[in-house]
Amino acid sequence: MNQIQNKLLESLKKYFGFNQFKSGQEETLISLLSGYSTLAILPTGTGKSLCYQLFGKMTQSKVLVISPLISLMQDQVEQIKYQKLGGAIALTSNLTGNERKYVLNHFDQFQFIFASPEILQNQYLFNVIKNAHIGLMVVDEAHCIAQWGPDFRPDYLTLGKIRSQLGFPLTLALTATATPAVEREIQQQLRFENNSNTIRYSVNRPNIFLATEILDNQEEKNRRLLELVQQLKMPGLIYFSSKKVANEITDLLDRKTNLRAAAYHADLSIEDRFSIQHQFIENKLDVVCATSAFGMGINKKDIRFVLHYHLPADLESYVQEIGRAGRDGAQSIAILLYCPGDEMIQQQIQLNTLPDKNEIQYYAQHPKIMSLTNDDSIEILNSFFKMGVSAEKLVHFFAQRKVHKNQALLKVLAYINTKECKRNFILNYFEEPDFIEHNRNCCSNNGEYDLKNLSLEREKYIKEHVKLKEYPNILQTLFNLQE
DNA sequence: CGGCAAGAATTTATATTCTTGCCGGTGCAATAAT
Repeated sequence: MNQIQNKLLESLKKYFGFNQFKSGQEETLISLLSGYSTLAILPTGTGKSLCYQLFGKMTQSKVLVISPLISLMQDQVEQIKYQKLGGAIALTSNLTGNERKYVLNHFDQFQFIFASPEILQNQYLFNVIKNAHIGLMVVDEAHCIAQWGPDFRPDYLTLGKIRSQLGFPLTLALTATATPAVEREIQQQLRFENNSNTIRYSVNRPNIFLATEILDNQEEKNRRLLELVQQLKMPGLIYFSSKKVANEITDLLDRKTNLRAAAYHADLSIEDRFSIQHQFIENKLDVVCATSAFGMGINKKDIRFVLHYHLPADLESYVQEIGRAGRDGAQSIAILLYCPGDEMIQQQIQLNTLPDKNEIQYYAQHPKIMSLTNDDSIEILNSFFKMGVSAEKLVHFFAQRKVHKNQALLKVLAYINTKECKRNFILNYFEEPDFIEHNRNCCSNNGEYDLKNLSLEREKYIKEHVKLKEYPNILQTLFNLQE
């Protein structure tokens, strides 16, 4: 064992220049090097990508990384090139036809291949990957399998088949948040062998104070929000389940405070999204009013608060979203603002995405009409029909999914209403034991909710005009990465 | 769904009640139109 550890440290030093591993990295590598497929549930900021990069270098094998976002792939490619680890390429729709042709014809030049589940459906491209020997298959942000597969990006449910077509390569699934139920779902979907390993670290983040507040109505909520952002230490993040409301509150903050705020959601152009992200990272913005579009791949260490103006869809999402605060370890705070009726938005979103029995049976008989509609749930339905799933099975599947999602939402309400320690409530949801050291910096139940105590000395901010198109050159570089 | 805001109706002039309309997230790939 010591020999392996020495070898690992040696390689870590050689390729990355580090003298020691962060928690979880070494265990993950040992598990992989011993030949076991591994699910690693490691907190954000522990350097999950180092695990597969180092494995690739030590074993000199080709690594296929399945990633949910093009921007994540591009960040990784950039980082690998910067570290001079080897050839890396993101196979995405951003490549021109010629670029794609070049890459596929010179496939042995690339050691690290990044791809979305969708692009792997392309038979020609997939064959090239299949014929190259994949030494390690990585599923980054593996919770997407459970979170997005069933009703948003169904190609996430083909990863098991893809793995089998690749001849069941050694596989590493990576995520920061997974309940034991999601853990099992990931293992099943990826068709993990019985001897696979799970390396699990706690989702607890002791430096994030957990608070919920119940307000009577929207007006009260706005009043309280303004009050809070005048006191809280910047920078911070406010989450919404509506793009429109995110815009409105951004306007409100512009009018009523001297904070530099911007909205971030899927209606923005890719340029504006990039620009806002980078201004936030460089502290040129104090607050981002975001929908769930904002988060993955954001590596900002000093976010001091994460506020929820609307309910998250489930506690997994909540933990992911508040987990963006306090990555530097400094005291931070998560506040969930609730007023009665807020759950309607989430419930309606559920109804919009999950087709009901009548819809399924109707469209099973009228496939032509289906291809003309633009409805979210119908689009999903269509892709399941294309996969050859029967209407009968789908009725059952979506009925179950609806129950499951509704229960998950009820858990969020229970979190708001609990009289117990909120940290323990979340830990219990993840089937972890209670956190013993409950102190006044823990949560808004039986701890004091004293904002002044949470290191909130405010700096003076000078309001500047926010330039959305400030980063065209960086953007240019980003999109011309592939040669 | 169900709460809320805007506008209309009622009534006879400043305010109340009724009706109507609106809302509601996440991305990939690939294609069509410039």
